[in-house]
Amino acid sequence: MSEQQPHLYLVDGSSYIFRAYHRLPPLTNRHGQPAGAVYGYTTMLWKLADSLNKGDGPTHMAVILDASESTFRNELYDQYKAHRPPPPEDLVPQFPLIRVATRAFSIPCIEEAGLEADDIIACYVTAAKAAGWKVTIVSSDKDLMQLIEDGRVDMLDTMNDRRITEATVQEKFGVGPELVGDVLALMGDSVDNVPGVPGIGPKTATQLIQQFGNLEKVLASTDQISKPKLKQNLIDHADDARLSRELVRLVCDSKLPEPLEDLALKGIPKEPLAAFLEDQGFKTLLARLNGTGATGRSSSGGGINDVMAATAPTPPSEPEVIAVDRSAYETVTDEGALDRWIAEATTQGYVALDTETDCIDCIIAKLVGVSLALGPNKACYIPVGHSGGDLLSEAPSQLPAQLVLDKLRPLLENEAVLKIGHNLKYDWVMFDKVGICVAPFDDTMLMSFDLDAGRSLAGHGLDELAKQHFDHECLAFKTICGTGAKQITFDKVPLDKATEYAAEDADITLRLWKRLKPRIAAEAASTVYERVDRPLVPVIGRMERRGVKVDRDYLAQLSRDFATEIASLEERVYEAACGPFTIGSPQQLGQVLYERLGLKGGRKGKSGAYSTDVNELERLAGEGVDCARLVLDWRQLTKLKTTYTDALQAQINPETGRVHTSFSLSGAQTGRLSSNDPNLQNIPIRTELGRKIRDAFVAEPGYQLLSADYSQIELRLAAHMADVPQLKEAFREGADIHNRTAEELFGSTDRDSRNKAKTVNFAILYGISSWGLAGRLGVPKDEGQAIISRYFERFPGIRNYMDETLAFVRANGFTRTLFGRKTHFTNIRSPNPSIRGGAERAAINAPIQGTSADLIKRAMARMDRALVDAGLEGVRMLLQVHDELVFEVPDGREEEAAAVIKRVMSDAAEPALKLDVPLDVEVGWGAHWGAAH
DNA sequence: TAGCTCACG
DNA sequence: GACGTACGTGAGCTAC
Repeated sequence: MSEQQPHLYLVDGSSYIFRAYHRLPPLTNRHGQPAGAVYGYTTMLWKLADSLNKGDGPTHMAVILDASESTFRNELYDQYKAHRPPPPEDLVPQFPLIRVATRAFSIPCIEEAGLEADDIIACYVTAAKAAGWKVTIVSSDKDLMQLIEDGRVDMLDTMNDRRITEATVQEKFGVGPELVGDVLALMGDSVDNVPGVPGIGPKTATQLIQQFGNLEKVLASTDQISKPKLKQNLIDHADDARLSRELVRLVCDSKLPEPLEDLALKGIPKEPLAAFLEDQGFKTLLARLNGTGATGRSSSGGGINDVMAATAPTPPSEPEVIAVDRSAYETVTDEGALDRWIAEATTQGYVALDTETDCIDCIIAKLVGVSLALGPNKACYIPVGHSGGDLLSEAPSQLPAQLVLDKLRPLLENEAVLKIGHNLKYDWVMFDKVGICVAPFDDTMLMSFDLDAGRSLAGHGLDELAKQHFDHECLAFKTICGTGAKQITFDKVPLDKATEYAAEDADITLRLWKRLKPRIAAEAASTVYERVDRPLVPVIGRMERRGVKVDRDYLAQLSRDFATEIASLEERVYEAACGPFTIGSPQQLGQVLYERLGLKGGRKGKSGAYSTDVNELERLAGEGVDCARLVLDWRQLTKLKTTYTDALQAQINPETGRVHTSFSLSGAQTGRLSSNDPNLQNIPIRTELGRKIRDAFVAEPGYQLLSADYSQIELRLAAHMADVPQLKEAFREGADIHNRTAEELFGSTDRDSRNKAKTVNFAILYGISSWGLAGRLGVPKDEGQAIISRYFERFPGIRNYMDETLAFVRANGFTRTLFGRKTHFTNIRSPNPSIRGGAERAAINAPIQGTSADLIKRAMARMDRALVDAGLEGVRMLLQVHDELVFEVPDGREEEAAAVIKRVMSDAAEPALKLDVPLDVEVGWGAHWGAAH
């Protein structure tokens, strides 16, 4: 042979990573993400690719992956792989990295919808054999053993460097590769849920096939089987065995996704591999690539140690409790001490930090000091912006701010040092303002939120967590800075007091991290923490810094208009009420309506006061009570004026001319963001008058405001999660969902039916009750009950979803979203039916609302990269309103931006999840927010 | 500071 | 049989 025979290596990527995961320690990469399996995979791939043309090494190579959950096998048997447990939480984020790693080696990564990796491998084996090539399948999957053929096809188990040949198959199954499928069909497979025949395991299966020759002969020879139980099982489950035979049969005649020739291996090009290794922090491998590291076979062991050293070590699971000793903290005021702390932090590989400023609003705050912590009671405070306590005293001696920042920068940006903060978004913005990008980082507030959302009634503030986890009372800000009119800013605090306060925060943060970090993986919170919430910190930080432009003059004019109208309404209210009173006082209003005017039907709340909410006033107005109608109008206008047109003007930052809200990542139990100072998530839209306020939110000259919102996202998720075929179909067809519900419920889609159906649909999302629904629909409660019964009858999936969700939360105390986010419900077993009922309704809603929140967060985390990749770096994400994202887009780039934004939002579930419903996104733009809808 | 009311999804 | 609530937020106002 003048030319070498081609030798194709087919790597079964999916199966490899599972095994690597279980056999390697739980390493983390430079970003603090789990990466043990990726590391194992990388070294394996390297070793294979490196043996190009050596001995029995590859000339061609491809990695084969599973593309989709569902294949033709599910058509054949709907229970196929139905009971497979979800992969471990800290493995999930490693799946996408497999593709990245493979691409880094410039090796094709092949996957095909509807086919499992095993089938694609079988197709390539068939084609390669036909071309006269040799094939090695890199896997140890028993199903693939059917393909082995000595001299042409073998398998390689890289975990123990073992070649699998016909002899190995004979040893394992007692039959040749061509009969492996028959043996598998009899024994079944509990992992893939292939039924097989009950009572038959590997031993019996082999023995039967050996005795009778093949599966069909076994099934035809039951009369010769003496054991009565076995005989009966074979007769009863003959069809299961035949079904199983089809399930384990590999497809080998499908079209190749990539032609054989394209799989030629060309050695290992240095790029992009170097970039990948660098990114992951696989330093030994990187050194090896650069020809400076350990050679050859020692790389595996050395590499693992190296990964450990390059990243923060996993903290001990039971951190020792050491009493907080504030006198141990150090005030750093000279360069030598600062250098010492930075050097030690760099060596240690992790450091907790906290910034002190003169203002709670990080957008306008000035840096006053930075604290660092390296261990319990081992913490320091570096003042940089303290002034004297009053006009007469001088500023204390401290290092210049610029010097400290210059020295801190290498540490804060060092990819090998993990920065740990509590509510790190604040610190991230503070450093971003001076051009320092803090990374990598952990945020103990987010960790606490992702572990314990709903567990404690209050939030996830540091002081509170210190009390909860360490029974420690932090020095309160109040005792340092005072309160009310006498409150001073932190820069006025004497250094000794400031050190105690600031260093304690860093100290507690580090202690908290040591306690929470091990729980993240152990309690299956790593996917949400690492893939959803943590990546959002810089994304939100940038949005807050950008702010949104608000037209002050326009708002001022609106305020004046409203004021005139309010004054006129006031007069008319007094007239109708036979005398002046404080309209804004519900108490006085109640007395006026039900006592002075003697109106009937006053409903009293639990405090004994008359209810004067919008429902009551609407009712009275409907009965022709002018006063009620006037008060309603008055309320709407005063609300708009005080909460929006007046307050918003005061919120405009004089330097930027824009309004900078603060988004809270841990504010809402369900995983939603919340917005405050000011809240930009409740700007009016529902009434025409209110909508005018939206017009005050404008784009910078040369830009347009673009709004993209998910259409009916919660109902879509409910249709998917509760598996309601009619609703899923309606969404796939783009039909009007409320009409479709109306048809099912009332057999008609007239206006009234549609409105009722809409109310019912929302009632479902919020945890339905017949009383609540009846009240809201304004029908007798037995009719409400009838509608609900009808709903459950037409959509049985809904009832199952509710039953299952409630059973789960009662058993576990928490619910989970599709992405695994937990929300705890401490009241779910309350003996008080009202409290318990509330918890139940919230628990039914949480997975839906929470999954929607996860989805838009995933889209946000990917958005900037997608825009940059599309050459749209001028597009800026400004606001999030639960199912809507608002952007500022350069004039003329609207269409392009809309396409990218739409795609990122619609695909937000993938690749982690395949939804049964499309996620439609509606996009609009204009000079102001009001015109973008 | 609590409770009411109301703006949003 | 009685519940008298739709789920999740934040903010401004009045009255205590």
